[in-house]
Amino acid sequence: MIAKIIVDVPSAQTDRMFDYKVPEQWQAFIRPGMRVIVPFGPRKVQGFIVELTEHSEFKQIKSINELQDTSPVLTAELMELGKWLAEKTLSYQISAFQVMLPAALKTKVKKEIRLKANKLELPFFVQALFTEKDRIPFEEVQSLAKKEKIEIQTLLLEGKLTEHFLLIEKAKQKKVRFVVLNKAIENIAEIKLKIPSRAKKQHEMLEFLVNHPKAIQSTELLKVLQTTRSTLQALIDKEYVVETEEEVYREAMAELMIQPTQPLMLTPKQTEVLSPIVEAMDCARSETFLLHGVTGSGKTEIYLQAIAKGLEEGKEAIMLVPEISLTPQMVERFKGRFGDLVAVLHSGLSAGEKLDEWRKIQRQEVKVVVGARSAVFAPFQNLGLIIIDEEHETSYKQEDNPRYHARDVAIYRGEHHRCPVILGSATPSLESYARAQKGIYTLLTLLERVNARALPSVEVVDMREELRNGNRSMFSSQLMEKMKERLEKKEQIVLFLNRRGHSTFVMCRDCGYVATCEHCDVSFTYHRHQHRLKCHYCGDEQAMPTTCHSCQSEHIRFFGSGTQKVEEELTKVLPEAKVIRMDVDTTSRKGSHGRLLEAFGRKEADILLGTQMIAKGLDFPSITLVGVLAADSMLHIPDFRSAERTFQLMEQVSGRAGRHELPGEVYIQTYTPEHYSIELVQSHDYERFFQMEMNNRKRAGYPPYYFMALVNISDPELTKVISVSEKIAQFLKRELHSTSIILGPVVSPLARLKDRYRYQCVIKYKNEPKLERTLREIQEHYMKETNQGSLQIQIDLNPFLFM
DNA sequence: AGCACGCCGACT
DNA sequence: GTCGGCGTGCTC
Ligand SMILES: [Zn+2]
Ligand SMILES: [Zn+2]
Repeated sequence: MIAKIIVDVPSAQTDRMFDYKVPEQWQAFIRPGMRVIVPFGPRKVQGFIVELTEHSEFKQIKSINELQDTSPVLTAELMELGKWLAEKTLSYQISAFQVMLPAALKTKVKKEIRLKANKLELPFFVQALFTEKDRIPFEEVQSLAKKEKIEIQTLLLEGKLTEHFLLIEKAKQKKVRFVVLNKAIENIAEIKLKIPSRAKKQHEMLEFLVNHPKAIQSTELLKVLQTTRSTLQALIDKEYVVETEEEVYREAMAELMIQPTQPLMLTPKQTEVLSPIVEAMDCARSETFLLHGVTGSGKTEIYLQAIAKGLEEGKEAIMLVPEISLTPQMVERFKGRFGDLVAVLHSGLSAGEKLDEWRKIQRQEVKVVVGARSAVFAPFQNLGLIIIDEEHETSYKQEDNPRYHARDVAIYRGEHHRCPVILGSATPSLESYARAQKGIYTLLTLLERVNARALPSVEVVDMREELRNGNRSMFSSQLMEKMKERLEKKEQIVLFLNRRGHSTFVMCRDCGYVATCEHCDVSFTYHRHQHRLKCHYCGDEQAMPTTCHSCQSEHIRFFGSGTQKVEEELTKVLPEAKVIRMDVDTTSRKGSHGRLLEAFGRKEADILLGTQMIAKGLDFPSITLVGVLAADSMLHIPDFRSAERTFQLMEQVSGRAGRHELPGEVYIQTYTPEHYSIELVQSHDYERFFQMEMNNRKRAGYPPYYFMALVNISDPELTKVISVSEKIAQFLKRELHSTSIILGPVVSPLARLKDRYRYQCVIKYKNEPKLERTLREIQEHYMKETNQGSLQIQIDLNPFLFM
């Protein structure tokens, strides 16, 4: 019996099947979709069985070493999907398979050499290798001289040394670290003398550990002492304290007594929307619905009832939610209705926990999965419904290989399972809405909130006017007045600041010099806790400079997301207001995001001030005022979707106000009040926005009128990049249809990354049957150089990020 | 991606 | 001669 296998070697040359013999003992139950370990040249690798046959063209077939599964981890459907995914995204098959599975299922194989003979009989250099141990990692052999390597080879043949392969399971059990004082230490006072007195934190920590002799969790210790790992590390290095690792049993997310809920009565409007979905489910029709429902229109209840309908028929459902919206409250709504039948997949889980949830689906113990993008690959076998909530969110597109969009995968799976797909949004993406208008998707609308509560009133404030009236502060007089009013009434306020630069940078106030990474063309990000500069792209870091590199001035300082400055001004103008600030600074610690929100929910503050991150999920009854401080900051980003993003964001932020009994008001401050993406938020007029924006896209030749593809070429050698990208552009122009537009090559907006220069070509096309083939040809043509050389060619179909 | 093999310049 | 650096090619 022969197995055709895709091996875990992501390279163009190995992106095909390899044949292996199936040992007798496994022939009865081996199946396609199972994982195996196979010999591959001089090493061993993991692989997936894609086919079982009796014949092979190949002469010298090796045997499978290990069968890792008793039942396939990839169903026949998912294997087909994987093939399709690799084709559509121009990526390797192995990468497509891996992206569909939890990372914990991945196995890497390490080679080690063991000593099997009397050490003294062996050459000195071998004795040295095995000092105080009888096994060494193979890399140590690799770094030896050539002659010595050959000697090792002979010793292996003679059996004096043996090769062993270790299977490294990716992310096993979750581990927690504990620290205690080193037991060997008898005289603490003596030690304390050895630590320099300026190391205050280390003294504090020692003191604490002396007073608390019981082992304490490392993270706990750091939190209590308000310090960082470096303090602890220093003490560990000096061997004054000992750190141990312990496995903890993974407990399912603290099930805090979730109240079971019953289906709610639907409004006539909701019923009208639900019925075609149910009908499609009944007829097993793979129809895609675009549910355009304003915030508070009861979309979630429709999802819940549609899922319930499927469950009655013994069908399963996938519910996709953007990562940031995947809050405990969200999960609670699904667990409240479906109890134990729900699995949850989100990034907060450890690799092991994700595997646990995934196994529940595989073993058919659950019927519903709620999760972020990758949950679209849930291994259900009898899907009745796939829902993508907030379908306009860009996080549904994976930004590294394979660059897939969850929406495309959902529709593919919907067709396979003959089940409907619901795309839900208050502000649908232009692409989806256009498809709905063309009749490719079925449009369903819910333009009223349940209980007919009014949408919040939105006021656009012209900041130019404010400036003319002599108001140079960041709060307009209207917003100021409204804030005072709310403070008196003890109602809550949300202030939203979306700045263009997402992070804090360091600039000289005298000459304007900005600290930038020397490997990438980006400015450094200032990290407050460590008082250091870090590059977001390559991870390089350095100390915060005290003087300007360019003019030696001492007036060099960091410029934050701006929230800090707003906070300062708030305390000046509204000293009585309690403010909670949420930005990268205050939420970088794990869990702090949730804690701050909870505190605001308990009304421990009057004003919540934050960046993008507070646009979603805030649902507190006493928020009655929302202020957007600078609406146009996003508008001027050079991205053809910036107007769409602005409108979506403004709508989303508006939705935070007046979600309950108290009516809400929104004030949007802007320097371009006449721009339609801001003006139309006032009337919450999506339809009109859509028309305007479609006109612009048509005029400029952007999606949805054109499809786009991005080819990014990078290399440490600038001349190489330029010549290759020019050749590629020419090739594209020659091969593709005359109606397709090839832009570039131009230098990428992120011109240099990790010491590599980056150029790009953008392809705009309407109908291009040769596209995938042509792009494949480019990949193959440069295969040698991308494989062994330093050249990289990245291809992104329907890109969201043009970098 | 690894890993081995083999060619070639530099040095004992 | 021999050592080690690196370019080239293969993996069922
Ligand atoms: Zn960098
Ligand atoms: Zn300067």
